[in-house]
Amino acid sequence: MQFDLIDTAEAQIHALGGRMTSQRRMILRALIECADHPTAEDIYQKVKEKNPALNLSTVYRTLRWLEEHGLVNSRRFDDEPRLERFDPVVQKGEDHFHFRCRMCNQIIEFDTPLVNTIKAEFVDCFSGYVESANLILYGLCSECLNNSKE
Amino acid sequence: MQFDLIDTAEAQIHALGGRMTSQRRMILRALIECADHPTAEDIYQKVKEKNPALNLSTVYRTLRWLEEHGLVNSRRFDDEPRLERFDPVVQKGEDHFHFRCRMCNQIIEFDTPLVNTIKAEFVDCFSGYVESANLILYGLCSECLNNSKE
DNA sequence: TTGGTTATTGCAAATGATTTGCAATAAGAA
DNA sequence: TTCTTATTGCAAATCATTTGCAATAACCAA
Repeated sequence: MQFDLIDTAEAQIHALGGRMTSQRRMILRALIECADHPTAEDIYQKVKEKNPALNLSTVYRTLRWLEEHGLVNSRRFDDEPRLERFDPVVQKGEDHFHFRCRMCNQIIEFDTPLVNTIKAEFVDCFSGYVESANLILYGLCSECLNNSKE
Repeated sequence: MQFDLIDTAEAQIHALGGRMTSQRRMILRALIECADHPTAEDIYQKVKEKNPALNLSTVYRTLRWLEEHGLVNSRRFDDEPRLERFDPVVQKGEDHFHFRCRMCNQIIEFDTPLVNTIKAEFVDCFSGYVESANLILYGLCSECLNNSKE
């Protein structure tokens, strides 16, 4: 099943004039298998277990290329602003937003139509044109909230 | 009028166990005079014109201290993720959100109650507790949109 | 007003995620 | 298979931000 995604990605990469390499395949697979918005370093470590020859800068370059070509998204969170986290576009829907638990650092994805309402509201007030929105909520997830109640 | 704000800040700093120094005064004044979310470097340059002895790390330490003590807010924008921008809390309301024009890089502040609705929505779905929200819209401001229509 | 305590400063060096130059390698078209 | 050139590995560079340390200056108490 992941293999379908990899095949799809390969087709997309070719369509974009890129080449599918063993490194790219491994990086994509790791990215897709990682449930939770891995960093470049996370992916590097994961792939390295099986293939120690991989270089970290290859991971960075690959992720950047995939991002520039729309196959991957990236985010940063306010509690680790220098760290980029990645997200395959393939398997996820379009716009989704994020909640980050400040205790366990878990990231929860959610969706809401209200952001579109806010975009429209903004255009009503200021004119202009809104291309994208980045919304992140910070707080405690339900488990951490319960744990902290003891 | 800015002087009132500086006096207020001085009182707050003392209340927090800090000391008001000439550097802090200058940094605060520059921050308040800068309309538009300056970076540490912006503030450094501005203060340096009058007082060349100031050191950049003092600017960073001061801004960080002020932020940790709630007198200053900071943000990063997706188009310059490594650069921290600062915002005096004193003169601005509580929660406000931001729009950033991807052409002229202008930052527009706005407010909307809908973010609270989204917070509530999130809690309904996932339980947990939402402490804060960071919403940034990206696009073209009205001027840049008009300019690009020619 | 004067000390004495200690928060704050300036300076230089460290950090750390990410990027880049370059020569070597390998993917894919012919 | 061969040729072109996109991609890799490696090491070094970036660059905003932080940190250690000795010197300085705010502020509290006498």
